[in-house]
Amino acid sequence: MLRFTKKTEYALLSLQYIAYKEGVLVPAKEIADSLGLSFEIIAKVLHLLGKNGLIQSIQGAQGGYLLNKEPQKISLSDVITAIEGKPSQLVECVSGDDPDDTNCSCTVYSNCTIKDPMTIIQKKMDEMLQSISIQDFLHTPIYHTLSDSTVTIDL
Amino acid sequence: MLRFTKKTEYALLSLQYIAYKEGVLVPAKEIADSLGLSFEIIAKVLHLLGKNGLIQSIQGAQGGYLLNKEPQKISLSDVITAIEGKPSQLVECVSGDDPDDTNCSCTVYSNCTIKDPMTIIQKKMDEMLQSISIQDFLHTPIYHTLSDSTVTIDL
DNA sequence: GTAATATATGATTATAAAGGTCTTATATTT
DNA sequence: AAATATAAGACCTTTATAATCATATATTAC
Repeated sequence: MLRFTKKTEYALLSLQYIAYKEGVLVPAKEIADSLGLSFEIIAKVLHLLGKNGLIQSIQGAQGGYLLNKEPQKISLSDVITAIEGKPSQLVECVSGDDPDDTNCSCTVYSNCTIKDPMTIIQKKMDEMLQSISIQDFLHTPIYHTLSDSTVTIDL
Repeated sequence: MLRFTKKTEYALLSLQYIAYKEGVLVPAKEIADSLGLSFEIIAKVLHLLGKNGLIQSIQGAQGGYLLNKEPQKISLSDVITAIEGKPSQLVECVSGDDPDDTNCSCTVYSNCTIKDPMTIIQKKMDEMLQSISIQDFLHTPIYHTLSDSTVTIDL
């Protein structure tokens, strides 16, 4: 249906949150509470982001997460790949790592007639996803950290 | 997961097939057979394309379908909208017809912090989907109609 | 007018993906 | 040792997708 999964959405919200905290260790629970989501789901998302090098995780008391790269170096494409386990694929047979179709289980054609145009569309899509970064998620609204509490100020 | 549905894929294959036949009435059964898919699923897809004005349907014996516009005037965006019943929406709350969020059931924020960037991404996506047409699906491989049978010639 | 051909459409079922919870293990700090 | 926090897999529920089945309607050809 050409829609981001909730996990990807939560990943973007989490990365946005962590980015605003700039270098401060942010525990999963704080993010979950802030977003009104369950701790478990956010922990899982953060774990995936950590495993794929987008954020750094510090275990133990006073631990938490922080960005592992600058916001402008974390692309939407990186986030999707981290969360879904593989890059976006508009159709099954369009995958960069499988040029010979061996994974293509579509029985439609022995030689698929939409593969070539689909490959071009996929490429356009990839370029778009790579051109967007977490930096692009950092402007509205602005988070201000006041003493111990985080508030949101609408513009 | 950011993937086209099978129905959309079948719609593109069907439109491609019909476009190659240029003006000849093509019955659903012929397309289904050619693609190795069930008649029912192709009939349903064609019906949706017809209902949305992308193809014209002629009922009765010797009936069938033909394009209702030139291939370059049928965009990928049109096809998705016809098949899914609404335009592509990367996230639930990004919809052109609902600027005030009233349909947004996400409980994350009363004032969602990713809505604005998502709207921009959605717009980029829409532009891309609108820039691609059935014409872009018409070059490899080439169909040649020889006497009564349709054969595919690989390039 | 009726048989044949073809689309129109809703109901139903099966499978897969997504979304979320629960549980236990591991690491670190105080 | 207690508290805090991440790691990770098992499990369950819901939703979306995919496909089939069944029936109705329209048109043509004879």
